[in-house]
Amino acid sequence: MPELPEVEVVRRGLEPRTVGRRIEDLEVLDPRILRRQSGGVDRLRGALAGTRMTAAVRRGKFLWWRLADETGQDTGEALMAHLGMSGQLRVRTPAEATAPAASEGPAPDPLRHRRLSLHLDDGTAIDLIDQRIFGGLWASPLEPGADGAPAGLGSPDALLPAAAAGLARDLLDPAADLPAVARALRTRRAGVKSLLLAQDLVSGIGNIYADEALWEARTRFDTPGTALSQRRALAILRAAGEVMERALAVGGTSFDALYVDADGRSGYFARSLAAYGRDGSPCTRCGTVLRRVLHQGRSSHFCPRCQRPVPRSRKDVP
DNA sequence: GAACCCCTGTTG
DNA sequence: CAACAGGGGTTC
Repeated sequence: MPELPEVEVVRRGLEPRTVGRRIEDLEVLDPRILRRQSGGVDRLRGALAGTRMTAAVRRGKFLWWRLADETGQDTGEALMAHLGMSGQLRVRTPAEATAPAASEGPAPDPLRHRRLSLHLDDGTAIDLIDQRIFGGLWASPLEPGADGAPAGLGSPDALLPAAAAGLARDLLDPAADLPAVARALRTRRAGVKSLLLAQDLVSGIGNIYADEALWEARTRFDTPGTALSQRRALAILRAAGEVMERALAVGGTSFDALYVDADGRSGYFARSLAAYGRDGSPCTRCGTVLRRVLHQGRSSHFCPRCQRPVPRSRKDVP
């Protein structure tokens, strides 16, 4: 499940069902899901042996669990998870765990792409289901964060996994400094959409919400960061934060059964999208037919009237 | 900073 | 068949 609102929906679903639980076993059905784990399954098993989950944290699209040993001491490593393009983390109760596997009928088996499961001491399983295997699970050592603020939503302190060291704070993070992010955006020459998608300035924005934010702020995807005023850069960031908050409030954006929460439920935000996937339909603001173009290998949806290219004459310097 | 790769599946 | 899909890491 891709962008920040969808991942936060998953975190909130996992938190009450995993924090306080002990990890009894790691079941790996497809080792490719451990691509980011050095040492593979053996190393991960070692890191998880006898541990208890003490927090479920998210920064941007990265999730992690804090781990403590039998004595309650932090192990110094976090259990990282990323959902990639098609990943789901779902809780399976003991009743479901023993339920008949193949249900007849047209509905495809939701466990068809199960790659890995964590078996917890209360009998539940956390399944990592991932059709394309761009996601993964791995252990990462905790390091001190750059500032003293909590490392992410759900974090008890500033300790940050090394795997998330280069990851900026996201727009749902109270410690995010928007004016500073806006200033940083304006020092880069790349198109503003690429900058929103790069996770080192601000994290958690993906293709859907980048298009939505730029539509909202009436800015074209290929406007160079250096061509943005501070006011405009801030407006884009605020729009991105607001659209993601609205999506989160209704359970995130889902187009199909691939994007669901920890209980397998879909969100409702797709019906509220103004730009993404609406090419060929009229702009809800001005009625002009929205367009879709390929920008750096990904689709960009925009209104050719509301979102004009920056005038060539305007100075392109910081 | 952009191309290419990692994968599997659906759709035109 | 080719094009495309919400991610990001590595490579020129």
